[in-house]
Amino acid sequence: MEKQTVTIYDVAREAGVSMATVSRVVNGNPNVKPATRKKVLDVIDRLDYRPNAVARGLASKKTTTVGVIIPDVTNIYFASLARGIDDIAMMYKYNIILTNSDENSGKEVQVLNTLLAKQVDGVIFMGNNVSPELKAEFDRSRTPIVLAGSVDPTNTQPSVSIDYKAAVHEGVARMLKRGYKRVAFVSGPLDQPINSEYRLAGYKDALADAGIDYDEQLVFETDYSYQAGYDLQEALTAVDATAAFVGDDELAAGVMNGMNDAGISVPEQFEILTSNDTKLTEIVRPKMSSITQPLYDIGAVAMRLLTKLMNNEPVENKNVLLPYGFVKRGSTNSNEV
Amino acid sequence: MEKQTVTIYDVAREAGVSMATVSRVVNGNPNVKPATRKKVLDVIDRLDYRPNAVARGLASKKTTTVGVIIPDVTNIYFASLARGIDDIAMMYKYNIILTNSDENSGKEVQVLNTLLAKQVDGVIFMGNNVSPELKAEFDRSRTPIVLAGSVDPTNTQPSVSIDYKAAVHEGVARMLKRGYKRVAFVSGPLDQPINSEYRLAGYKDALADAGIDYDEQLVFETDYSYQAGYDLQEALTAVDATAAFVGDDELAAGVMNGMNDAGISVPEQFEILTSNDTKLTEIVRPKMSSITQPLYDIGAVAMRLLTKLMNNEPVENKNVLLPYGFVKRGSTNSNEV
DNA sequence: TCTATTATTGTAAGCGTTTGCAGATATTGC
DNA sequence: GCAATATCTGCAAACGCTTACAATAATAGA
Repeated sequence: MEKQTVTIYDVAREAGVSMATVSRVVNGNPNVKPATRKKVLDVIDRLDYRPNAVARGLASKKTTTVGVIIPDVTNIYFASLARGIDDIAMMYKYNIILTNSDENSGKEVQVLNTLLAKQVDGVIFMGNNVSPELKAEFDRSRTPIVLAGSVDPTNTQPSVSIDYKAAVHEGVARMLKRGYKRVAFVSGPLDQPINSEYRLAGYKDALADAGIDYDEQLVFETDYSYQAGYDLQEALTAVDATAAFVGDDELAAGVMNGMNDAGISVPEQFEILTSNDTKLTEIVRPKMSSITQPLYDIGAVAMRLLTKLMNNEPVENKNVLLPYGFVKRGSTNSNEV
Repeated sequence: MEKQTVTIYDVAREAGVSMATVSRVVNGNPNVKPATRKKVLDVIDRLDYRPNAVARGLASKKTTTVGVIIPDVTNIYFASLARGIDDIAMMYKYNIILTNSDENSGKEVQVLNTLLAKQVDGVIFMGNNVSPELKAEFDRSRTPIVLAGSVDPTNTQPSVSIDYKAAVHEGVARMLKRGYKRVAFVSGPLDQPINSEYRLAGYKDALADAGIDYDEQLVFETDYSYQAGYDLQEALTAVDATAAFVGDDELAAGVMNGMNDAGISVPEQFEILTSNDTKLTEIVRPKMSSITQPLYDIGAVAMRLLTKLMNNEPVENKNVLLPYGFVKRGSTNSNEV
């Protein structure tokens, strides 16, 4: 007794109208006489009719779903962006197909293709490295794709992020101004442009401004995990670093705890400035000073931008930079400013 | 010059076969002569043909996508489950439509309906409270729905979780055994069965076992936020609580930091046992002792269970309970065990 | 009252695949 | 060399809905 699914045809028959009319009322088309509309609505209600979105997608060539490629949902930074994305998506009646990529280029390409095969109306990509193959896929796709919290050095893809280079530049400059000479730069993989071409570049700029020579020994390249940061303590003290700019909060929490556990107290003996201002910065002790960035908004704005692109609305600026700032918390000393 | 999408028909024409044959090779149907298969494959490659999943979904009545309802991706506990879900889903060639519900019953019902309208092949629900309305939707749906890390007291819905009641019972018993008389119970909303019918019940059982009277003053009902926990300090000390079992890690971190910041040091003057063993427990200082539960696996097993349900495979046990355990870390004193 | 308009509604052709059935080929056994 | 089987292929009908375009009904103007 498999309950038969009720189709638009059933509704039409019951209501004594054509399916075109039913379709119209379902889609809020105004060209329907109020009386007719009510009649149809009643039948829909009675039959508990639910339009089949797949059929609708086939016929209209719109699925009202967008794909979201995320490195790892478990990473609070990306999860925060994802939340912004989903909220706005919902607001515009879109759903999100979420897939983890682990920043694996092959997987990213593959996932993008299945997303496109599913006819998503658009996609939002989060990831710190747009590989050439991926870039190629982006280019040949007619589906709008926007980057969120990520950068593509070629600046050819719509994106929403902050000015990473300037932010790091300013953040490091502040530490330098406070007298720290040995400020380490610890980040994720340097083959990711966001780390090499933006953050590291900003770091170098700050150094240059302060007239300090760039010392490669102070640059630490690791993965984004807490443990990786934690394990950095020895190496950090070995090169006499007395402060560090860290490219990720979880990573930063790791180096902070690693230092503290080794008896090098933060911030007294070692300052730390982290990058993402996730809630982790508040939970950890001492709390971490950080570059601030509107995480939720990056996602939200990216999604909003995507809606415009999907509707072929004109977009003034395809590469939006949201404002960043700084919060001074416990992992940094309170000298001037 | 809108690039025309290439359809199965184009491939058929080019390859000089019928679309049925193309369909067969695309779907790996073995009834195709190798030579024909190769010919088709070549054309597919040359034309860069990508099957339209929507059309496929309409025709086959399968979308290979499952819906996932999550309270909030930003919550590390649920995000961890989600990761397990997505990995297994991907392994079985499914995609995930992820939507945040904020544990809002109305939103949950609404979201479930749009998911079903999109013809997902199954759904995984995370949330601590299955409202009657939602339950009703579950019941009338022919689409399999499994609960992950969540419980439905009626035990009528397939689910994967741990035995919350037993875990809390044991955890609190351990604290009691160490001599704590005033163990507080702090959790999220008590109108959520997981808190009232499971955790609180376990707490009461432990009390009973130890011959200690249940004191309602020791029960704290809040929301799951860090801040809520942080703000609990005064109330907690007001009732002379000397330890607490907390139902959520972020909440627990809040309680711990609140106490510590108020000069009540954990664990010397106040013990804390938390529930979810997320990475937060390791990042915080002191680290938090916790009930351990296989977060990733709960999601993974739930998804695996769902695949079976979607394929009408027989399932021995529709309500799987995964094992839990305990880790002693810094927020708890190291007395016997 | 009659015609020109405008508001409603119906017709039917897709949308791109899957699939049951039937026809066409190729194999195998004698 | 021929019938009986086993393999391959092609046909064409769905799948459930959207949407030009055509048809019909309602309303307005003269």
